[in-house]
Amino acid sequence: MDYPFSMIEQKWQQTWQKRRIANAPDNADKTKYYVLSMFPYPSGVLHIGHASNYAIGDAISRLKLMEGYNVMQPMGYDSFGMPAENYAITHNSHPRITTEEHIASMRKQFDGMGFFLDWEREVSTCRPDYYRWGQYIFKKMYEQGLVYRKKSFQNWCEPCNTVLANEQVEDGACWRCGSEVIQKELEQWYFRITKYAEELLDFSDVIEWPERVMTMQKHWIGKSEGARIEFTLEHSDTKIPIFTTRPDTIYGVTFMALPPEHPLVQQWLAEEPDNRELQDFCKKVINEDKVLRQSAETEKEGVFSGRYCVNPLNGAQVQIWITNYVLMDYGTGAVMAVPAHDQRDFDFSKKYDIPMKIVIQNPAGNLDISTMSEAYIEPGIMAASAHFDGMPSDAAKSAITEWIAKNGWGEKTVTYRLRDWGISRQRYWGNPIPIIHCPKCGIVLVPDEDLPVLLPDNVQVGKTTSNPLLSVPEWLNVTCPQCGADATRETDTMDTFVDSSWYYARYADAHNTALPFDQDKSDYWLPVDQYIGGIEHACMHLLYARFIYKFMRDLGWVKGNEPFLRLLTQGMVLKDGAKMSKSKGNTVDPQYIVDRFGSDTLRVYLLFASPPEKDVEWNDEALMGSFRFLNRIYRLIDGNLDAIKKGMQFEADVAKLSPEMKQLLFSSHYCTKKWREDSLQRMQYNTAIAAIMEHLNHCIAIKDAANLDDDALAVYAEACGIIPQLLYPFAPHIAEELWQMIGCESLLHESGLPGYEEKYLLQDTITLVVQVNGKIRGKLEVAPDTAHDLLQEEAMKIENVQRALDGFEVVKVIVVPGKMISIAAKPKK
RNA sequence: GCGAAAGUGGCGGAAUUGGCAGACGCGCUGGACUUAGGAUCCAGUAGGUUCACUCCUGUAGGGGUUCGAGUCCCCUCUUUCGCACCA
Repeated sequence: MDYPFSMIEQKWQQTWQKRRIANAPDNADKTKYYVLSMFPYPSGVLHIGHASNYAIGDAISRLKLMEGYNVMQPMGYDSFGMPAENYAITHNSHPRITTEEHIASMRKQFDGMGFFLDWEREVSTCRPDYYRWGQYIFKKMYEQGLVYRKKSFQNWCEPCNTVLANEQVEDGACWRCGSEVIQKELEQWYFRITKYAEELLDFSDVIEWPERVMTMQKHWIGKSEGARIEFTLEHSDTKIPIFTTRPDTIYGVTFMALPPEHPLVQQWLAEEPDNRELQDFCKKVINEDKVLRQSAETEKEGVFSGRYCVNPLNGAQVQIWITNYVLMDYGTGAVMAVPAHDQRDFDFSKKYDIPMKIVIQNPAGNLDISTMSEAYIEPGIMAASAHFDGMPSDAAKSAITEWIAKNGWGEKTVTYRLRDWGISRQRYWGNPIPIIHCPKCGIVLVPDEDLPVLLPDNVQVGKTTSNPLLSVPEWLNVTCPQCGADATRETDTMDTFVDSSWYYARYADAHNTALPFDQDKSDYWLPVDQYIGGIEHACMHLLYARFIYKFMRDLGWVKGNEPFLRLLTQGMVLKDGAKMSKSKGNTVDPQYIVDRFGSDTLRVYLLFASPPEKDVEWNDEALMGSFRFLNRIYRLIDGNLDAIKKGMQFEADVAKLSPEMKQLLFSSHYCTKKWREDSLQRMQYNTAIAAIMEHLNHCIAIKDAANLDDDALAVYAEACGIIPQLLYPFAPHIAEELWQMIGCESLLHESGLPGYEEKYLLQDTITLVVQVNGKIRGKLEVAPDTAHDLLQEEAMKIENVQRALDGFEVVKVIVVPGKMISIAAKPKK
């Protein structure tokens, strides 16, 4: 018979709810512990990845609960965004309706899992009581000078009259109508995240983040040091600033490379409408698929602009080329090209027959343009570089930069790969940007008392292809709050990453109607102690959230520098070695598993399969193993209730125990120790569960518990009695049930963490391994405190050791206390 | 191409600080039991060798350091992820 998991799980879910164990009070006497799992997009169904994420969060929460913390683990929904809008379009409905339906059905599935979640703090980003404060934060950022508008090129579909995300562009064509995607210059709203670039590189205030994630973020930010140098357009005062990390090569510049998007190029395009070569090239490059254009495989191309600029250091005339391999978004959007010492410039100048000039010699001194097949990018000795000749190129970097600064041609500078955060989306289902465009006053912020700018409901998504907000005149047309003139609302909505970059703070005070959150509450709850989510958010979400946290800190809203003190990036659940997805048809429905085997089985399976940060391979048969494990536990305790209850009244006299019962006593304490290390310190739940299984096997090995004497019974009762406590973080329902069955009246978390005593971990004898030249040749069973001399003597006596030493002479004997005796020997002469 | 991580039985994985490789689970093999179950219990399970004891081999491959290497160093291969002309 299977244990009655369904009855047990319902019973304890109701009890927990009644006892409000997951509803964390603000400002309790206890120390807080804030556990947060990334909130889901409400697709309508929990998938196995969610279950895995929340099983981990639940284990951590319940462990911290046992430890006595005031634990808060909230949950909510990341409910704005393109998927919800598209879902509504295909189902001919409204995203507000479908989203709320999805949330309701997900909530049911959440409840069936019995997760430790404080639902009284639920947030949903698409509800006005939440997005109102996103608008408020936008305004604060605007006031701090962290918001600006800038023209930039976006994927644009002309027939659909809409902007497309990179993922909506398939082979350069619109995913919906199939027509060619072009690049259109649009005014977009930006957050000045680059202002925090330097600080975002500093992780000294996080307690425990995966090294991997920090490395990825550092690379994403991409700090590089170099020089900003101004070249002058010939016969003009126009300066062309460039950024270079190789100022030591500046005497080797033979051309200047600009992208078609460069403002100067745009100006020339306007001045020379009849220059077909220039016009056609720029149009072609700008409209090229972004991904394709940025590929290293793409052939480097360019056209000569017919213009020259001047190298400030030597007055040399430099050709200006317009090319497809320079990025407008990085550095100053202009490159001084040094073909002899940069591979890309080398390739380009070979193709277009542009001169090269060697200004850094290799140590052999035999670099020659006529024989070079690739650029020389290593350091070397300066050559043909005026008074810097003969200097090592590394030293010349700073010498030349100083020379440039001294003469006012430029300066030492730092550039980041990180770009400002474009938050504009030309979509309906997002948080409206609280801006009004007035013909007289220009850009005007919506006053606080008019927040939130509500998304109008009378919109039919999918009926218009452009942003539906444009089709609601009663929403669009307003009077200017400053001058009363007729004005229009901003129709861009915010990137959903804005919503998710501060939600963790809203949970601290989810129902505040006067502020995003009250500072007393945020001071108590923030920062998040443990954050859990997928590695795919390593760069974007986690970086944005850190940025917004630092901004809120600067406003004095929150304390500390980091929103998430500990981060755990959990692995994916795979099936047949591949990511589960509907299109592959390899999904597993967690609800089905819960119905068949219970939430506890599913959790134990997910946690036992691998350490949390690694991927889990789904395996139906291994799932049965977890189910059997819980059944075995239930049978053990249910079948020996009388013995356990009786034994709990006794205290064991250790001296009177049989060797078998001594081992069981050892197992209880050893297992508890290992469980504490694995689950609390290492957060490696798979081995913590393995330790319970091992201990369970020892308990089951005692066959006739009813006939044990009182001392043995006491040991047996303890051994069985600790199992519910050990099980609680991983399979809480069955754990509570068993706890109650053995007569304990408290809820399990109130029992505290299970403890162990060192004295029971001492063994009479220990086993030492004896090695000869690294190979095991025998074992010694000795008292733990045996003297080293004696150990060596005993080891030498072992027959096998003798045999291995035959014809050898001992060079050295190493004793590793408690572990081994290693004999090093060499052949006799 | 650059960067990061990883590679251990038939499978998921363990080995925490350089110290008994394969804990625990799945699967498999043999046996017991029969309320015939998605059961339970017992024994076995890296490969080779041997009746057995033993011995040999073995953590992607090759080298190295060490009394001792899955773990540290160098080279190579493979896989996954991230980035993609970053001046």
